[in-house]
Amino acid sequence: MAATIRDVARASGVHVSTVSRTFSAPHLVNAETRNRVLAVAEDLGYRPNRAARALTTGRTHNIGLIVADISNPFFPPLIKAAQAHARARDYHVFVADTDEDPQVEEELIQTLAKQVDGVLLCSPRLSNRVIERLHAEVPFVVVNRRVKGMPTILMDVGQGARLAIEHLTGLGHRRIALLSGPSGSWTSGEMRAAAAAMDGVELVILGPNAPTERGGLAVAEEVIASGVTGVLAYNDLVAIGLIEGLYERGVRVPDDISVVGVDDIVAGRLNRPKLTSVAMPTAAAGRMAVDLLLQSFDEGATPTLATLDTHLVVRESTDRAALFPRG
Amino acid sequence: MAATIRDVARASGVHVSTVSRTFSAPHLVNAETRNRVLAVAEDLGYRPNRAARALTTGRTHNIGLIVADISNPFFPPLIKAAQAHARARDYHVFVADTDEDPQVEEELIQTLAKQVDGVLLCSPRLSNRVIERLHAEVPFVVVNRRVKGMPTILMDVGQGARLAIEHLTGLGHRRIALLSGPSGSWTSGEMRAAAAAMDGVELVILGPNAPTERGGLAVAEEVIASGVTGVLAYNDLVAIGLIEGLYERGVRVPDDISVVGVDDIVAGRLNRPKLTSVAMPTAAAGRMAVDLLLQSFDEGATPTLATLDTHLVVRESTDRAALFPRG
DNA sequence: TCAGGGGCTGCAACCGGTTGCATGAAACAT
DNA sequence: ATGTTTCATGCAACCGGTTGCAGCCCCTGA
Repeated sequence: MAATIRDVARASGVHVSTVSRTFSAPHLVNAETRNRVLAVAEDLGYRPNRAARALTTGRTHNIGLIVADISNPFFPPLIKAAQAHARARDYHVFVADTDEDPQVEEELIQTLAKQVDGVLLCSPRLSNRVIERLHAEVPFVVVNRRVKGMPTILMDVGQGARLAIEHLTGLGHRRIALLSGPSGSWTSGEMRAAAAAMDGVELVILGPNAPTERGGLAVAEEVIASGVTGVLAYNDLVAIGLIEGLYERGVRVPDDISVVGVDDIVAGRLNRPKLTSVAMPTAAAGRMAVDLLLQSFDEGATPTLATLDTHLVVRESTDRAALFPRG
Repeated sequence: MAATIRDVARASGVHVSTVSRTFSAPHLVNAETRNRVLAVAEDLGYRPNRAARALTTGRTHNIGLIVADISNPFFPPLIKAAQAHARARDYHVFVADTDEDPQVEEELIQTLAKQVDGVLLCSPRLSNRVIERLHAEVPFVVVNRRVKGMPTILMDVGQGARLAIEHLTGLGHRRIALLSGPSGSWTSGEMRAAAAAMDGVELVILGPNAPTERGGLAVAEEVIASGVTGVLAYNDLVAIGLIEGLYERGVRVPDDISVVGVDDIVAGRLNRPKLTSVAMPTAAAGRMAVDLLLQSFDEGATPTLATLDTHLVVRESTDRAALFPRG
C-alpha cells in the first residue's frame, strides 16, 4: 500500500498536521522540520492523495473536457492547447468522448462533476435546458454553443464564411453553393446567415448534408447540376468528399469548380488538390476556455462571451472562375 | 452546495448509513425505506460523491488512458473503443495527452495514480525502467511496448509486414523498399525483422524516416533511385507523403510504383489514390486493454501478453508490377 | 522581572462517504 | 413461553488529507 500522511508523521516523529503543512503551506513549518519530513516522505515514496485533499479543500485541480467525437480532427488541437495551458497553471485536464450521444454526455458530466473543478463543454450535443440544469452541479465553459448565463467561447464562422466567399468572388466566381451541415447545427446556421447577407453573389444552398466525406460525395451530382463555379462546404470532410465525387464525374478542382472547406484539418493538407479552408482558432479557444474557467473560480459569477476570429488559408482547391462555366 | 448523504439522511429521517446502503447495497435495506430515501435523494438532487467513496473503498471506478499524441489518427479508435467498453462495465475513462514528452508522461501518471484504479499506457515514451518504478503506484496495462511482468498488448506488425509484402509479390513485385520509422521504434524493428526473413524478394531498406508526411516526401527521391516497384512505408502518413513526392517527380502510383502504408488511418481513405494499408486492430486493443486491467484487479497479479493480428486492406495504391520497371 | 508577541507545532473536528458490529423487533421453531 | 434466526437499522470508526484554535517556547522591550 502507498504511504499516507500518517506513515510519514510516525516515521518522522511529528504530527500529521505538520506533514500536511509541509506540503500545502511550507512557510508555516520550521525549515529543519520541513527538511526532515521531506526526506522521510521521499524515502517512503509518499505523495499527497489529491482526491482526499479535494474532499476538504473543495479543489481538485482537475478540469474535465468533453467532446462529442475525439476522432474528429477538429478537436485534438483544442484539447492539446487546453491541456498545455492548464498544466502551466497547475491544473490537469481529463478528456472524455461522448460518442455523439447526449445520454452519455449527461452521464459523463455527472461522473466528472465531483472529480473536477469545472468542465469545458466543446460543441455539446445536449439541449441548452439540460446544460443549464447540470450547471448547478459543476461550473462550465461552453465552446461553440450559446448558452445564456454561462462563460462562452464562439468561433466566428460567420466571419469565416464571409472571408471564403470574398475570396471566391475575388477570383471571379458569381454563383456559389453553400453546402450546409446537419439541420440542428449552430455553425451551419451562422454560415448561412452570413452568406445570405452578402451581395454580389448568387447563393445556392444545398443540404442539409452529413458532416462527413460521405455527405460531400452524395451532394456532388447536385453541385454539378446547380451550375455553380464555387463551393463553400460545411467542413473539410465534406469538401474532400465533394472533390472526390466531382472527380469521379470528370469535373476537376479547381479548374472547373473551386472548393473551400472549413476547419483546416490535417487531412485537407494531405488531400490533392490541397484544400483551401477556413482555419478555426481551435488552439486559442482551448487556452481561452481554460482561462475563463479558472477566472470564474476566482471571481464568482462573471459569465463572459468571447468571439474568436477565423482566417482563410488559401491552397490549391480554389482558382479563377472558368470563363464559360458548364451548366 | 450539492446535497450530501447527511442532507438526505436528515430529510428522510434515517441514519446516513442507511442512505449509503440504499445506493451501494440496496438489497440490505427495506423496500419501503429505500423508496423513501430514493425519493428524497431525487428531490434534493443528491448524487454519491465518487471521490469520497473511493477514499474508503479504494476503488474509483475510473481508468486513466495515456497517449503520446491525441492528434495522431492512430489513437482515437483505440480511445473510443476503450471508453465504450469500460462504460459497459461501469468504469469511466479519462484520457490524457503527454505531448510526446516523457517528463509530462511521468507527471501525468503520478497525478492520475490516486484518481484511477489503473492506467492504460499506449505506446509509452518512458523507459521501461521508469515504467517499472511507477508500477508500484498504480496498475498498468501497456499497449505496443514490451515491459516484463506487466499485462501487455502488442499488435503484430511483423505479421502485417508479411501480409503487405506477400500482397506485393503476388502482384509481381520483386524489388521492394521498406521505409523504416524513427530509429528507436519497436514497431519499425519488428517490421524490418519480418521483412528480412521473407524470401523471393529483394529488400531495400531506406531510413530512418520521420513518421510524418514530411518524412515520406523527403525519401521520394531515394525511392525512385533505388529502382523498386513496390514500397512498404512505416505508416500511412509516410506513405501519403511519399505518394505526393513521387507525384511531383512524375512517378505515378500505382502505375509505376505500388505503395502500402500501415495504420489504415482515415486520411488514407481520403487520399487519391486511396491507400492500401495494413490495418491495426486498434479498437480490439482498446477493448482488450480494459479487459486485462479489470482482470488484473480481480485476480491479483497475472500478467498476460496478448498479441493481436493485423489485416491488409487493399485499395488503389497497389497494382501489378510494371513489366519494364524504370531504373 | 514580566507582559506581549511571533513562530512553530499539536489537537481535534471535519470533508462525504463505507462498513463491521451491536441492537432491537419480528418471525419462526420447539 | 422461550430460544433462535432473520431482517433492518443505528452506531462509530475509518479512508487521507486540511485547518481553526490553543498552547508552548523564546525573544523583545519596558
